[in-house]
Amino acid sequence: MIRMTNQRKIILEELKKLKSHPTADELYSLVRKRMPRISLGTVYRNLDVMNRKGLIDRIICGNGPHRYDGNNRRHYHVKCRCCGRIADLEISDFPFLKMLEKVDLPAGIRCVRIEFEDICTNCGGSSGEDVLVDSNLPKNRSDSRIEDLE
Amino acid sequence: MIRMTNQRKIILEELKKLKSHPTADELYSLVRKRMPRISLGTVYRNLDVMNRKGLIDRIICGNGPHRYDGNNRRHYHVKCRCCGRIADLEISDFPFLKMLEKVDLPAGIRCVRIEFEDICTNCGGSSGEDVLVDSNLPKNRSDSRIEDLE
DNA sequence: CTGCATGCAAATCGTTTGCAGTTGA
DNA sequence: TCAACTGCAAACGATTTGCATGCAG
Repeated sequence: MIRMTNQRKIILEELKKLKSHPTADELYSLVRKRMPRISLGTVYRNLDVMNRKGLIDRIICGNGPHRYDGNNRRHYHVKCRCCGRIADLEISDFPFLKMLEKVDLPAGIRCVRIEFEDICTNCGGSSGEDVLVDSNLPKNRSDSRIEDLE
Repeated sequence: MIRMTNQRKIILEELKKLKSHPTADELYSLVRKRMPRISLGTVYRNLDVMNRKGLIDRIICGNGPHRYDGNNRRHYHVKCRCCGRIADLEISDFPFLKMLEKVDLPAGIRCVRIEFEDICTNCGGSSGEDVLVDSNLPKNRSDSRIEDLE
């Protein structure tokens, strides 16, 4: 059904090799080591096809480039607010998550997109503070930007 | 503290006039009617500043351009999966939302970003079906794309 | 007066697309 | 065989930026 070209195979292999969630461009760099003449366009096209076929998953980041995940197991992600990098969510049994499994959404909403955020150690996150729920318009709570103005 | 230039004032006024959630470009068109020589760059710069200052809110859409909201009242949004347009969430007392008010996030997560989705009537949504929770990696549930391949 | 804000245009970034040649089922 | 795929390069849409000038405090 899905035609396994050499480039597609290599892209998939490289992605599955990783525990991280690379951008198209990061993956491009990796793949080029094994297949120097591959084009970035081909990487984008293949990531798109494989995402639609369900072989991999595109993670749509708030801003910044999309990221990709070759892991088939159902799991959640935590995104670094600062650098946009994504890690698998290790904790998996806190109340909020349990609740998600049995959400009852009213008519007029067909999906809730959930994105957990933190600041990774690389970016200087202390972790565990400033806990908040941000629904894209949380007045009187902190904004999703880290840097302060002036 | 925040310098109220003419362009800033007009941008803010036009945004607050709306019940919808325009993109920078849509707002630019509106503002230009009152101030024809304003530049798109100025609109972007001012939206950014006012967002950081908390005068307005930037709504980061999955993909597609950012949208802006001049409404100060705390509220939630529903995004159309198809056209990306955003509406205020009218229903406000279903269990999921109540739960959000008192979420207890474990250390290592400082924010949950919530984005409700539907397909607007304009785009042909029937509404109320296909209810799902999509955490950016929902295996065996429908993908966020509408169109099918081939 | 002074520094932040502006208009303008060019630049950037991530991603998509047109095209002519290639390849895997 | 032949549609699907490729490399390449140009196009794209959204946003940002450099610069010389303008204006609010």
